[in-house]
Amino acid sequence: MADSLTANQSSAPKQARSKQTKEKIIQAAISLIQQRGYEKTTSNDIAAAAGVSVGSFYTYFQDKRQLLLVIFDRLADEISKNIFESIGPEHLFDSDVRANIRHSVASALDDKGIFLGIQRAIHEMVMKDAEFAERRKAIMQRSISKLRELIALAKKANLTWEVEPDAAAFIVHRVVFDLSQDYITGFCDFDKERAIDALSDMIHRYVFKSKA
Amino acid sequence: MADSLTANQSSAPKQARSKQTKEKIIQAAISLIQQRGYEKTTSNDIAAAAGVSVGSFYTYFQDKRQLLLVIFDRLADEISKNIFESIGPEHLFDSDVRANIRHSVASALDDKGIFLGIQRAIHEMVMKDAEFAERRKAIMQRSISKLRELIALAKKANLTWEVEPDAAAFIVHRVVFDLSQDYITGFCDFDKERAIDALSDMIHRYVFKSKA
Amino acid sequence: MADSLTANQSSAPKQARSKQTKEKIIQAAISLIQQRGYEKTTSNDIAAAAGVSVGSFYTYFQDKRQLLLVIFDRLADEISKNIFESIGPEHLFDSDVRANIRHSVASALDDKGIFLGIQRAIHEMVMKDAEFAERRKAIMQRSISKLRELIALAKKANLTWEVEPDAAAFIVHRVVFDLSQDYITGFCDFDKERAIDALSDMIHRYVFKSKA
Amino acid sequence: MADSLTANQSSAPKQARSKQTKEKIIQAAISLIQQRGYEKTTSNDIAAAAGVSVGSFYTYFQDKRQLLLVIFDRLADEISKNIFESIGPEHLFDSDVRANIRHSVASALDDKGIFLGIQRAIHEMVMKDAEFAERRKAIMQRSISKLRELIALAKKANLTWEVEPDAAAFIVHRVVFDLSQDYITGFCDFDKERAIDALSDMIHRYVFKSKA
DNA sequence: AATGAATGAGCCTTCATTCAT
DNA sequence: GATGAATGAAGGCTCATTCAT
Repeated sequence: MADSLTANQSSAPKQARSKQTKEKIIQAAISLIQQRGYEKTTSNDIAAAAGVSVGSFYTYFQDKRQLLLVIFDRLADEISKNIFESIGPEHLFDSDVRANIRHSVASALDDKGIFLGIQRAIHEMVMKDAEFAERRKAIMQRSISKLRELIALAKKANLTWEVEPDAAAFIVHRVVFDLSQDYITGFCDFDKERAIDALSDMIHRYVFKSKA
Repeated sequence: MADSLTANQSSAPKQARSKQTKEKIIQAAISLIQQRGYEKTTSNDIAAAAGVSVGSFYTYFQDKRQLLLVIFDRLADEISKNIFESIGPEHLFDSDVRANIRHSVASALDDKGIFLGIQRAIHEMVMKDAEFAERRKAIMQRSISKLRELIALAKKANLTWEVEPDAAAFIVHRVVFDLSQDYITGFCDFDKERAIDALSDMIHRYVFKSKA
Repeated sequence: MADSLTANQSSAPKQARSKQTKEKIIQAAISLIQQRGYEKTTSNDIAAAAGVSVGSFYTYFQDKRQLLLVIFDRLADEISKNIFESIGPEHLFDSDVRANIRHSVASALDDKGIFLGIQRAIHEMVMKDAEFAERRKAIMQRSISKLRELIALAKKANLTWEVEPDAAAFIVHRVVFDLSQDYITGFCDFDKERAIDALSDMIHRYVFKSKA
Repeated sequence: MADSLTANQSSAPKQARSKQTKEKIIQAAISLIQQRGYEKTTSNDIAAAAGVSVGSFYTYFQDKRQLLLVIFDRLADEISKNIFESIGPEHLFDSDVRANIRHSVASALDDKGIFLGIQRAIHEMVMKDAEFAERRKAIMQRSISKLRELIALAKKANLTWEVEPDAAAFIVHRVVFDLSQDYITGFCDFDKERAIDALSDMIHRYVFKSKA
């Protein structure tokens, strides 16, 4: 999928070598943005780190912003995958739904450290660039849709309180996604395990009727 | 209010004229940052919009960043006040706690539109500037403390599920604060009223035992 | 004499208080220029250090440059005094002329450390400001005149080699003055005592016939 | 010569065009600094005079200071060469040592007019910039060493008074170098030929025993 | 005389982007 | 396709000096 997005670029390189060059630039950019942040990474730096000329940089990418957009796309799926990867319809009727929720929440909050710098940069861009915001919104919608289906399913099986699947999906998604962001951006230092527990409880109690 | 906050500044101007100039600059800055965002607003622009010289700008503010810090401080209390202004110990034993929660959540998500652009800018800075992050953290801590006391009180009165007040306060705070940010930054377009309802339910069910 | 020079200033203050203010400014300037150098000392700094307003500064001094000019004048005599204070006509026929020369040279190279920073600043200005250069030249001429008289006297008494008093006075003066500058500006780190000895020998052998 | 010195620079441009641009900048800088002095010559001026953009200026030179450092290096050898070019061990035993000294002194005081302004600027920088001072000191040390050898040689041949070669070399060097500076900076207007005569006599009588 | 707020020309520097080779 | 020298608009900031009070 990352590839399909990459393929949208201006002039789809027909040569393997081109692809390699483009990839080198992307990797160099990821690495530099990771370390220094987006604003402090110059196109010249990226080109140099990739071992190509600035000219080449602009052969492959319209501009710096567009490069970040490519990187964004590449990460997007990974992010949305991670958030709810471990909770599918098949788990809804498990004996311990809460454990599944917890697992899902945990994986959403974990392991993003690798791309922390990039995410921070994207977050930055989302703040001030409509197109970035747009894309993030689209990604979000997909996640929410998945969630809505799950909740609707659970509701049908009479496992839930009276909930509006639309609103519930929205809220649950936001809540998980935002807390994930909070930790990614280093905004929070509250013990993560306890936060995961609390958030899982919150979601669980919000959606699911207590067994009792 | 503007005055009391202004008065907190390091070099409190002794002359009324100074105060006016400083205020003009602050207002111009707020207005411009509001429209264009922080990065796209230059010190020269601000000075021009305020009808003063660049020199004056630098008489009153070390630099652009410091000005935003001042604006941040000015907004800080307002923000933290709004979030939980309508929920105090006295409301815990009301017949309808949920209504109180809803009211509180609603006021947190509402009425910030005036400073939407500024908050966006501050958010931007929080991302990359340690001092901004620190201040926001401090403000957050105060809010969380208030929440913790409330929850602890409710727990003592046996109104709650088994909750850890620390973690619960943290999560509830984040959840409300983040959703508020989501709306401020224009990230969400889900119907606000329904979101407020859903969030209130979530918090209510998470903390309070159902009457039944 | 310093006073007479000071009195040349634009509006000779008639009030004692004025004089004091002016003096405070001069002292503050000397102290600051001493520490930071001329360029890095701003008029505002000087006014602040003197405990007066910038406005007052400009009441007493046309501009920053003019203030340095005043300071220059004030130091000028001291400098030229020191250089040849200990060699007068009365010493020419001493048994040990060389000792007198040495003493004179030594006092020229010594004890200027106090105003090192100022001298450095003046030196700077002399480099790029015609008026400073002019004044220094005038001061120099006075010193050279004194020297010429001494040498002419010695020549008449048949104590010297065949010398042209004009040229000899010029060269001797330059040689002493320049080495003094070299030490003031920290340009040299050769042992001062030995340098003084060497310079004294040089001058002595140049002008005076050996006793033998 | 220009080339060999240019080649010493950190990032030796690989392209002929680069070299040309760099050279254009250097020449423009020399010309402007010559006319206006260092402080009054801005990077923009230099770029404009060189017919290149400011950007190019900063491609080739870290900053204005660094450019002057490059120019300094380029002049350094020339300066130290000129001062004592015409006095070598082979001349010590000439019938007329004084004539050799005079020739040497004369060449030290002459012919620098071309770079008068630059030297003034360098002098300026030496006053306030440690790195400039250091370089000048190093150049000086080399010259002094050469002189010391000469004097030591003459002493061994019993041609001199009782002199300490170290101190004598130091003093002689300073005396010539400083007077050269005096003329370069336009500080002196005493007839140069007579000054050269006087200085030569002084050095000659200081070091060498009279034949008689 | 004193004040100090206000001025604004001018400086240095960065960096995304272009284009001749 | 690749190169990298060249561009130049734009930004942040300083400080000597003025002038209304």
